[in-house]
Amino acid sequence: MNVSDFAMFSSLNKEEMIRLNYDKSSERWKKGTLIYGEGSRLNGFYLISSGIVKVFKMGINGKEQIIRFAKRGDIVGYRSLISQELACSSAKVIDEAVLVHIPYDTLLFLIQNNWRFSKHMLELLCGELKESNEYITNLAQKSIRERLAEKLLLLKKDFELDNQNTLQISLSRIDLANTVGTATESVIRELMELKHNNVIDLQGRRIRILDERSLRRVAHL
Amino acid sequence: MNVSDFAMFSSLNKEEMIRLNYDKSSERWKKGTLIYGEGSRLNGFYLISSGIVKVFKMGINGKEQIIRFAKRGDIVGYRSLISQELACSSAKVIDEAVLVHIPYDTLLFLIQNNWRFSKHMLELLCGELKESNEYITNLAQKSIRERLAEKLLLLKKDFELDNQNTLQISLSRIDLANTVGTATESVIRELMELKHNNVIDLQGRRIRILDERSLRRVAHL
DNA sequence: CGAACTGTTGAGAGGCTTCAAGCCTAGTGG
DNA sequence: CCACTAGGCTTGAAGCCTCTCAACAGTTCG
Repeated sequence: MNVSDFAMFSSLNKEEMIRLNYDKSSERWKKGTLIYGEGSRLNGFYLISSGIVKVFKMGINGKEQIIRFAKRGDIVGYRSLISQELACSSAKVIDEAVLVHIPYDTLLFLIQNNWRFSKHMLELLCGELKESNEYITNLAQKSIRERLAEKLLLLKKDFELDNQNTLQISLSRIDLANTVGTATESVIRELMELKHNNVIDLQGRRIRILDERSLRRVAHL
Repeated sequence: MNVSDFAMFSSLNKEEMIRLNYDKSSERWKKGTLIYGEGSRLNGFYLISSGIVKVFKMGINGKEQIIRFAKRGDIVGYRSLISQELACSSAKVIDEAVLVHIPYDTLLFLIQNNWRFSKHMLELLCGELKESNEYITNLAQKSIRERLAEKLLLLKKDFELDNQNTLQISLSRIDLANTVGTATESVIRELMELKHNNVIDLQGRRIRILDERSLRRVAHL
């Protein structure tokens, strides 16, 4: 596991890279494992080397609201770390993952010594904030169907399709519902609707995108 | 107008402060003026010295989704500036304001030369991201009534009450609806409901909070 | 193999939006 | 200075979207 492969560390010089490699630690995590929970104190953040992680918040009646899915190259747990407060979200492995743990002191060291790294972090946060704000607008103004269609397109962008146009992320209906922000039953009904209109095809958790143009139209994009 | 009053510049040394003071420019903005619009290119960000600014995105049918209200000490326009992309939100004055414009080059200079400033910016972004994520959970899971109650409490935290418990921000019903993420009529009905239950009192746009405990209960906090 | 969880479908209820109509307020122009 | 207009505010009614509850089939895993 060599961290120099990752874009977020591309600005580090040799010395910084040596320190990072010394401080970090990699570990394999099984599907379903909680990486950290709301209210816990983190002593570092996690870089995802492989696998998929969901970041979510607990809402009413223990219903999860999924904030984002993180994949290779993404980091999780850095928000509360930088703020030096307790985690206000949880992270769970949904696809067997290898995570690189990077201690707080190392993060601080990099921020203090390498402005390019800081700028990278700033840009990363700005990107996340942009997506969050867009999602707020969608939640407030779009119907379930529109949101689902848009989310499928976003998942396509982030996780891509295989050669049969199948989304390369496997989500339970429950997780999909908690991403779109609706009830499981509603997401199922809308998926069926899209299937009957030949926009997508379903085989269990495999979602094939048959007609991206239609999907885009449904999403109002 | 002396920028050294503001927390976000507390880490600057004398030399940096001189440069900042040289580069910046203050201006008075009338109520209703658009500071920047979605899709525009910014060449700096704005620090709010006085007044109130709303940051919003255009959604379906030109319906605004208000992301946040910014007041003295807050900054707007920095997200797209740091990302060096076109603005993906708009900002409009809703209470006569004095804004300090700080050019991109100055921002970059500070990021490159003062890690404490960068850290400040990182923490600021983390705070905004946290609020955005909490709002996503609320939008997805709470009713209009709950969201309205919570928003009133948040407005109280940010803009405080006068000695008669009146919220020190004057919002149109439309803006309030676009903040909560609902129709104007709905927000009016819920406000009336709260008034009839003696939780709040209304006199035009003035909102008096009579029973914060009840409000907190309604908001499920 | 059973338990626990996920997925699916139907029915009913209710929260919220939309439309419509009227009132009120503030700002404008004659 | 006042009528006028545009936009904000309010209320009612109708109807749809979405949630919840319930029941059951399918699946996974110890």
